[in-house]
Amino acid sequence: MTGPADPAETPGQQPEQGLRADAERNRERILAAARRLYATEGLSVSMASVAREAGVGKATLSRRFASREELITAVFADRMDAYAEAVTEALADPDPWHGFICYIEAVCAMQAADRGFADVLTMTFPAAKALEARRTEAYNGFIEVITRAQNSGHLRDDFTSEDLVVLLMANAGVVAATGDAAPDAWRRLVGQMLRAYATPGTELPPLPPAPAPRALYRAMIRLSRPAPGTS
Amino acid sequence: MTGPADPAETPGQQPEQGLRADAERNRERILAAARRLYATEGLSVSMASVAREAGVGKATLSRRFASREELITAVFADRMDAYAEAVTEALADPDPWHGFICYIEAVCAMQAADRGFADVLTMTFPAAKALEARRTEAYNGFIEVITRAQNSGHLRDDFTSEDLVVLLMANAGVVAATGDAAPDAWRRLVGQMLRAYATPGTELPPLPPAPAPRALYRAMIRLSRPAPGTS
DNA sequence: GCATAATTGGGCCGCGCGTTCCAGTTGGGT
DNA sequence: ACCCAACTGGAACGCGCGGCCCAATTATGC
Repeated sequence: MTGPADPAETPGQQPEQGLRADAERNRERILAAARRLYATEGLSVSMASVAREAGVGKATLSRRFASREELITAVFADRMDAYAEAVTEALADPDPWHGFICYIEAVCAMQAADRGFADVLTMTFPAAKALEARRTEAYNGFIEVITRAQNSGHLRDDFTSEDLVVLLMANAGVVAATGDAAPDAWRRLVGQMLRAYATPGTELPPLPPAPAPRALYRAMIRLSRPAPGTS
Repeated sequence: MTGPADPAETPGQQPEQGLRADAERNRERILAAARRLYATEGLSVSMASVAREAGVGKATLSRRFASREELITAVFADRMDAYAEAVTEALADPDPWHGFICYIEAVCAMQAADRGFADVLTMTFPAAKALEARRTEAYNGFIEVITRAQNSGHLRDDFTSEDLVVLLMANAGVVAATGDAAPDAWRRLVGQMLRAYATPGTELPPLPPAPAPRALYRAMIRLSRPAPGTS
């Protein structure tokens, strides 16, 4: 932040200065592979799988990212940027209540689109300074979103910022449990939670339909892996 | 199933007829150990851990319970009994809406009390006939609870039985994420969901307080295990 | 008491994960 | 063009898990 053209200032993919060209290429391949796997399988993917998917040796992966946590924070850096930016969009909305709704839905949609990100949002990584900075940035902005919506009279006074965390955890649970068997089930949850947040008489978007029983049944057949969502 | 005093008729712990006394004793020790571990760690506990905790050899465990699924269904047989019985209690309540509320809270409390059971309720085990029978038994009863509550005018018409599954998945997510760091966070979620289920003007129990920020932060520090609830 | 059949748990195997080492390869400055 | 340092991936190691076999132990019927 001192130099005029500081490359670390760029959000998103910092090319990690002082890395040989081929090394940087492999780094990208690893990140792409991890992004792919995390999105579909969740954060429980093994390091070896990532290396295999990326087509690099396990040693290369270990050299570039010493711990799983390091890899995770690198992979989700840009998503956290989007996460932090969603709150400024909400604040820019002239209708505070509409901004609130859009924010909630946007964040939960991000969780639904990436199973790994769903978990990231309900964890904290004290070591990852940049990532945690984004989180508190979003958090502080969300406080403002809340008070604005409450002052507009549409958001209940008993809504607190902790409720967002609870919602994110709940939504992560739905996303993890339904997976691609019932990919829209989370919308139902969010729709109902918005109802609970709103003051009586407030206008709400239509409640999304409940997932089909057939889809739910398919979602409930996951004999192998125990949700780490769970453990 | 032919004899007049069929021991398999007893709900809960069937002593598994035709088993030597010491074998039966070990069986109980295994079940107790698994119950203990599943409740705190979730279903991702390894078979070896269960054997270790029970103080028996791995072979003994394998001989008694061929697969993890078999062990799980045996461990949670009695909980499923309680689960199925909760719905009859709800039906016995003279106030349909009160019965509905109590049922939801009771079931979610069961999830909170046992992390493994939280996962069991959002999975299905086609092979476990007795367990699945309980589930559909509870399910059918719940349909009745719903229509009664809807006819009383307090439960919204757009509430469907699928919403219970969504709630159970969401609650499992909260329970898994908060663990013992914020053991009452789930109450907040359930309280808000009940708000969303109720028709306008319906009386509701007071909304439980939001979890303390400090507690939530502690809950979010779980670097090691990725929620198998998840994968 | 004693014979016998059931039960036990330790040991062995293969597998996948994560870490570390090392000989070979490749990029980039001169 | 050349050389050195950076970088690579395979291999080796330790660990835990799950499945299986087998000699030793123990309960039970007579």
